[in-house]
Amino acid sequence: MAEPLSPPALDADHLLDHLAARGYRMTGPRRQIVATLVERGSMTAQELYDTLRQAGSGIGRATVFRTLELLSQLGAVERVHRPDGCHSYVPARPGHHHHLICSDCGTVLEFSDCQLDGLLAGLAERTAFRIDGHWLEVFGLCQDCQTTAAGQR
Amino acid sequence: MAEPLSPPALDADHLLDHLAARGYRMTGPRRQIVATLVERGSMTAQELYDTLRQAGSGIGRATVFRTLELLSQLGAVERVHRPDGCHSYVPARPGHHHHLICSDCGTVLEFSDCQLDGLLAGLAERTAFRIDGHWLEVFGLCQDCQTTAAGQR
DNA sequence: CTATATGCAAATTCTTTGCAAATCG
DNA sequence: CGATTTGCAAAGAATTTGCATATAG
Repeated sequence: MAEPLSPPALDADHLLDHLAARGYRMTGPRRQIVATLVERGSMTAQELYDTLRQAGSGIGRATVFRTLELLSQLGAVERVHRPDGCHSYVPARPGHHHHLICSDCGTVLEFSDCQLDGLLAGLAERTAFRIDGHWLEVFGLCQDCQTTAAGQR
Repeated sequence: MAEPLSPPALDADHLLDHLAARGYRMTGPRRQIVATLVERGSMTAQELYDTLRQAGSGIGRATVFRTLELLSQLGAVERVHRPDGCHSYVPARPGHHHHLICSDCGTVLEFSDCQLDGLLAGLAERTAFRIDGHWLEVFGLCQDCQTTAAGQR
């Protein structure tokens, strides 16, 4: 029943391929954004901006937002939503999948066997909705953060 | 397999009971917000503000946000997220459930049989995460909006 | 009465836009 | 070179905060 779990990122180069594949340019800021995102696993636009600036990059806020939007459209990254309402971005793998997110450190794992087909078919039948998509995110604490949290008390 | 589907709202009075139950005051603005939300099914904070102002209410923006936050904490309303990133609020029923949302008109239906227990248990085992919660939203077009959309073309 | 709740206006935070300058191919 | 991309600064949303006033209980 279980499919293999994998860290969401392949590598930065693989994500950057999406740009070349559609004729977009390979620029310094885009490399920086992708590299940082792959390294961290998941970040908000603001975190990305702050991190890069602190690392000495001269990147602008607008570029961060524009690049994240472009990469989302290309399917290279995905937006995930936290219950508190903040939007993070994670490197994307191809195909249908969902995220298991550590509420503490932001680590993201992907899984693809959401087992919802039966449920969705039943819903469609009962409600007469035409179901176009769904959105599943699972929250918890990763092993490291469980240990850390325990140690803090 | 299918449990009954229900419109998310009971009635305004029932939702307002959450306030009394915890010692909060029953005020005009709170009544207006709850009544409007029950009537419409789902609205953003801004839509709520605009609607009430147009209806002649002297309510302030801050009150709308503060009230929605309070009602969320009390479990009287819930925040739902749209794929476009906007936050709406819906009257809440007790217990575990998820939402089926019409992407067009915003109609919200609830369902409670998410059938994810097996999946979550498997994930916990494979990942060593301590799983605390999950979040499932289903998007589609309700019957009315399917008809309307078809008619427009 | 008195603590709670409100409305307003200003302050924040988050995101987008306009545009001249920089840069990838 | 020439079109795309960038950084900046300013504009716009969305949301929060401070505080004097209004009001539920």
